[in-house]
Amino acid sequence: MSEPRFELPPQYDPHAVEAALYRRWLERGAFTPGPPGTRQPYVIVMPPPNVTAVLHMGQGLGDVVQDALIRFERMRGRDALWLPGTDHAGIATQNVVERLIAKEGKTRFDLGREAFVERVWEFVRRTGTTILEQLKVIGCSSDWSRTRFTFDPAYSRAVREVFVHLWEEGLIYRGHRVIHWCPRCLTALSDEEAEAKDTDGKLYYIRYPVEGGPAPYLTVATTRPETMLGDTAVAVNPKDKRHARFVGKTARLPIADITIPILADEAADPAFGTGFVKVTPAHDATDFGIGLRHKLEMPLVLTEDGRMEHPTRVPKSLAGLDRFDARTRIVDLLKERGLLEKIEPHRHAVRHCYRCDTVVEPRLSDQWFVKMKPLAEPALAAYHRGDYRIVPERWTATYERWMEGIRDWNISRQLWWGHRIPVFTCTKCDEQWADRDDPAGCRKCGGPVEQDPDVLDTWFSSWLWPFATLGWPDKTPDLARFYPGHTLVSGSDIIFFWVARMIMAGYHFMGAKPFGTVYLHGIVRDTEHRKMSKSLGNGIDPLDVVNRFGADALRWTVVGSGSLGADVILDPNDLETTFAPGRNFANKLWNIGRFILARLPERVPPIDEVDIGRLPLADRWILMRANDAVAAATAYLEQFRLDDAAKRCYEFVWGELADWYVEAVKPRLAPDAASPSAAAQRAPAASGDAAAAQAVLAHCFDTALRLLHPVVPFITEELWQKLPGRKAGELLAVAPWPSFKPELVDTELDLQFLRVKQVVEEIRSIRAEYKVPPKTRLRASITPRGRDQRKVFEAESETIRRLAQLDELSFDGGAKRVGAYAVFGDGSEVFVALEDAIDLQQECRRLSGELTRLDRQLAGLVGKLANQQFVARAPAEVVAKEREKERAWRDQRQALADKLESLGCS
RNA sequence: GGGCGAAUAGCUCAGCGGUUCAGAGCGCCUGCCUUACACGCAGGAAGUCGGGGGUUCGAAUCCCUCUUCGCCCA
Repeated sequence: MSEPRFELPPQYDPHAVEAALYRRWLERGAFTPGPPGTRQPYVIVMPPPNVTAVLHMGQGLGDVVQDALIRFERMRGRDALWLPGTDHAGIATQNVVERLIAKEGKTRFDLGREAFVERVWEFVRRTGTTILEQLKVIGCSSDWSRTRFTFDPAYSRAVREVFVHLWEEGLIYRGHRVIHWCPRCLTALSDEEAEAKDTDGKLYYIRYPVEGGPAPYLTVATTRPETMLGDTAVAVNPKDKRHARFVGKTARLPIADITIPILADEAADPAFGTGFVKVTPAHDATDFGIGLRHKLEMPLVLTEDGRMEHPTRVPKSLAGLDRFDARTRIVDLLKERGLLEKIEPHRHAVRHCYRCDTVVEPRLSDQWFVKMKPLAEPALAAYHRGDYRIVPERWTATYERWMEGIRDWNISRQLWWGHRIPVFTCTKCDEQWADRDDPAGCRKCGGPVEQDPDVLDTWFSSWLWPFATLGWPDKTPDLARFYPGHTLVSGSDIIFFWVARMIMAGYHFMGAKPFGTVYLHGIVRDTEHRKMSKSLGNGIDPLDVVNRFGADALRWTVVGSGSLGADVILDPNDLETTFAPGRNFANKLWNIGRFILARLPERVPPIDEVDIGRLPLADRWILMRANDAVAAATAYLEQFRLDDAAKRCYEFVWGELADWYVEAVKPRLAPDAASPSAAAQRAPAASGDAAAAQAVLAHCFDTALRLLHPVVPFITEELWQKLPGRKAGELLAVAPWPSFKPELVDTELDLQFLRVKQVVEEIRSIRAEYKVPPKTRLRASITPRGRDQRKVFEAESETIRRLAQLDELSFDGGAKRVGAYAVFGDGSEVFVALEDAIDLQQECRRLSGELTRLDRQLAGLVGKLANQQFVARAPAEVVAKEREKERAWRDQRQALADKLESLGCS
């Protein structure tokens, strides 16, 4: 070979290549499925991030997983579609824009609904695709031509269709009940959106005087004393004998100074507090039930934004006070009046708004609900018959239990940003209906109509994602082609919010599952195992990582640091160390490429044209390892075990190709060996000549790049483009996945090369032991055991000499000379001549240490084989294996003992 | 209170019935700038596999229990 085809810098620079490569993929339309054809589709719909969001690590993890899967299937020849998009995210987006206008000193009420919504649209138009652009930076191969937004006109039509459809089926109803209310967002929340957090609170024991009762007062216990102003009863459990005497009497509610009945109700938990339960029907879901059963009044004593207010029950001194200030004040008042018995620390679950973390206030109101049981049942039945599955399987129980105990879904939100609820009411005749189009007047009497002011829960649009994105309710070609999809990758934190609901929607509206497999990945946490979050300041900005180490380093690290479904722990305080694995690997890959590419001629014969049977052992071995890597990586990816796939590729590239084959093959690629005259003297591809080595190297590297591409797309594409024989316009991103060749499997071959490796390692170890200077070349000799051993060692004697730094390698055992010995498991020996460098005592120590270790092992094994139980009960093949092992170890032991004796060690 | 999961080298994690399976990466120690890579090469040290009990011929690997941590649901 004359001049290298090109020069590559010694360090991989991701910035130099990533953006250009991504542009190239886009220009070639590599991410867009081709025209409909015979290829089988493979579809992933991307969990749509919020329009206002910026990429964070958790999302990054999910998207990298999806990208790896979609790239894998694309290379396998599937018609791969990864459908991207964003979610209008009602509460979150409204909050963001409200904060923006707050800077101008305004509230949304100052602007008015229409102007405010237009303001949000303006914001979304300006920044709504930020996160999608960020996904491009990390290499996501989504089909951007199909990008969807849950508030697009077409998508909105689907949402409306679904609402009306459910309405017509009688599955939507107006519910009057206590729901979760966020006093900051000023909207109702679903059960899922009100997250329970264990909180250290207090339990206040309050005395309510009893009028004409068996005692002057009774004591109730509550965690929310301020709600007492809304009490309309005190309840005791009918089975509670302690308090039975009180039932039917009247208590005087302190502060509000009114009388309330004492009644018996099953819902009162006798074990809680004193067994007397204050009943606040408008501010507690359980109490609401009691209120219904006993036809109690249900006064609201809190405003929508959580301040005390009621014309008669809230005294002037408390009116307008925030609920928590009111709590303090009321406790003080009670203390003053001697009505506070005690305060106990109390750990209990407190619901918080999932968007703003404000403590949720239970509140009686009217909301629209969806009856979920009819939707859940078919979806669950389909699950039980294996129509779709969840991995990791351990989520099954959680999913099933939630589906079985499913509760109706509060879908109305008192927001302005969202799909307006298409329910119309005639102000004249009270006719009420849901409509696909905005009616001009009442459908019954023609009178004026009013539309419901509320909007729908955002999740009420995203649960349609797998089909609304494909054009539903129209029967579009995309819908026919890409529904049902295949894999849904999601964080386990939205299994109920989104995943379960999508499944229900799929069966209900499409009559088929939305996807075959749900893959729930873990959560990204810091080293203290805290979920990464903006408020904790423990997040890692994926783009920062990309800037510093490259997208591939980011991808490699998140894929490699967690197995299927496991949480990923990353250290936000030490990005250098955290992302070192990815960066190091990318650099290694780069340099292997640098070496190989510089030594490949313009044309390299494909491996099929090489007579593999006539290649040297090392060549055949590495081809076999490549083949094995193909099988392993393919199998792992099919099982979503991305980390294992990555690790096997890593081992192949670094531990096998670079550490052994490249090192072994260097002399054959040296300039003189590859010169035309030298090559001409040999038959092409017949033995250890350069051409064969080049073909093998090119093939192995090409294979490695293909296998690695799903995980590290940029660097693999960049290097692959430089391989000889590339045709213009070819892309690794759409290149075929390597195929496994069963006929190449040869375990004996693997063992043969393993022996070669072991000899080298043993000699290196001896060199280190005796502190032989690195440049010193030694003489060594091997005494092979077994049938083919000598042939094997001889065939690779050049490799052994080179990698063990020998200037002479013989096979006579180097008898009677002074040096160090090692004995292998099969009894083969290696001798390293050390002349005066040898320290006989040290050598005796070393070898007898070995002998002791072997003796210990052997003793255990002998004991095992002497155990009748073992021989009788263990499978015959296990016993046979152990016997064979015993024989080999005895050989090894004997050889060691002989050596010790010959050295005169006592 | 109910359910699920985790506990393996200093750190992050594999392994989940059969001793050359106690592993990897990062970190650490000792040499090396050996014709691609010091983001590297070579050689090392390092864990009674959370505690206890049990099943089994055999357990990090299965069962029970305790402890600690995390998550979900009430």
